[in-house]
Amino acid sequence: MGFKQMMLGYLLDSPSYGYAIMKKAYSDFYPADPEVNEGLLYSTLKKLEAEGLATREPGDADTPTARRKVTVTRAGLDEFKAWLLNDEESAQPKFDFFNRYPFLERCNYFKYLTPPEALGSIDQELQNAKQRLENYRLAEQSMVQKGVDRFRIAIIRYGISNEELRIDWLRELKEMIEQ
Amino acid sequence: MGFKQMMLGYLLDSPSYGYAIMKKAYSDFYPADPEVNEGLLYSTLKKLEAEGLATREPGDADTPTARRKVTVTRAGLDEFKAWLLNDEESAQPKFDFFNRYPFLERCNYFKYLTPPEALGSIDQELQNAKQRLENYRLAEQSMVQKGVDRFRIAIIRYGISNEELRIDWLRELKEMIEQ
DNA sequence: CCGATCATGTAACGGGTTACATGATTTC
DNA sequence: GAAATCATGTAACCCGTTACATGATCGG
Repeated sequence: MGFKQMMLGYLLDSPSYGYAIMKKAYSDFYPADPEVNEGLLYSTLKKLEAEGLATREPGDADTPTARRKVTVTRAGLDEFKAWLLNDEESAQPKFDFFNRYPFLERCNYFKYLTPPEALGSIDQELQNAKQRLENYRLAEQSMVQKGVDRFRIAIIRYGISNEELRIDWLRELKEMIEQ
Repeated sequence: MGFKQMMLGYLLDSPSYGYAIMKKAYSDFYPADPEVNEGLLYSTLKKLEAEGLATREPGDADTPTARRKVTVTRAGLDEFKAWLLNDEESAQPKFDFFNRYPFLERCNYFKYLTPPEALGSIDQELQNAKQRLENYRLAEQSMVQKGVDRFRIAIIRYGISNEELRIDWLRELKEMIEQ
């Protein structure tokens, strides 16, 4: 999830303006420290505009610091939905428990999908998770055989528990939708 | 964990040369696709050398593609150990289950720490984890009260389970060392 | 009125990716 | 001997961070 997707997500919830999006994004996802990252903020807004994914109220030379409301276009919504339905990032096979869990970032906006679309995404992710679990179990076996350092064995076991947790959670998520 | 740390870690296991480190790094942590990222590889090696963290066999104009063995210096080991003992990244308070789990990246090299050092690191991480769990539980309560979208409630509940799993695992890790 | 925060913006930098070039070594 | 892979390197680019500048607005 790039900041671009995060921004589109917030703007779909309600049209807003740069500063407010950034404040909310940081308070939701990050510790309080930096709060507003202007460099990223305004370069991303420029890009969204250039790609036709969002429109901004025109700036005014007389009032250079006035709020400029940003609205997502139809093309912006289409691109966002394409991202929601795309599981490329989640499908990465190796040692994914070291890394962030990209499925959550998409799931956070599943309200923009129809129930069948959401169920489809969850099923894909379930398949990915089962595949990862299988890989980790094989990795653990070969690591134990090779006599790998005990900390590394402990880590792969964490990975296995983590993947089991994800699978349970994904199943509950399916039940939630089906009811 | 930057590529710098990853590289120091591999080189401490055994001195090697650029191409081999990269191959191993990608096969351990990433999917097979790119395999060798020359841009990052050689710029990082240059930097390690410039900072006095590693030395390389001199290059030879006659044999420009000969292997150049890289060895970590004492300063390199010191910097690596400082990174192992530093829990800044892990201490971030918010929605950390969206993100990768930096503690694992350090734990992967805990064999370079003494048992008391490792126990200290694990205890710090346990405190961090308990704090995060508390934060997530409060967040969940307020989200339920506010009537937030059910997918987001589900996500924060995943975060809670995930943190509980981490706490259990950290406790087992302590027991492993203590015996 | 003064300081803090709001709100816009620019510029320099850093880590990492992608793409390319070149020559050596291995494999068929 | 041709093709694939090994092994070194450079250059352009992208996303995100840090730092700074400017003016408006709001609370004490």
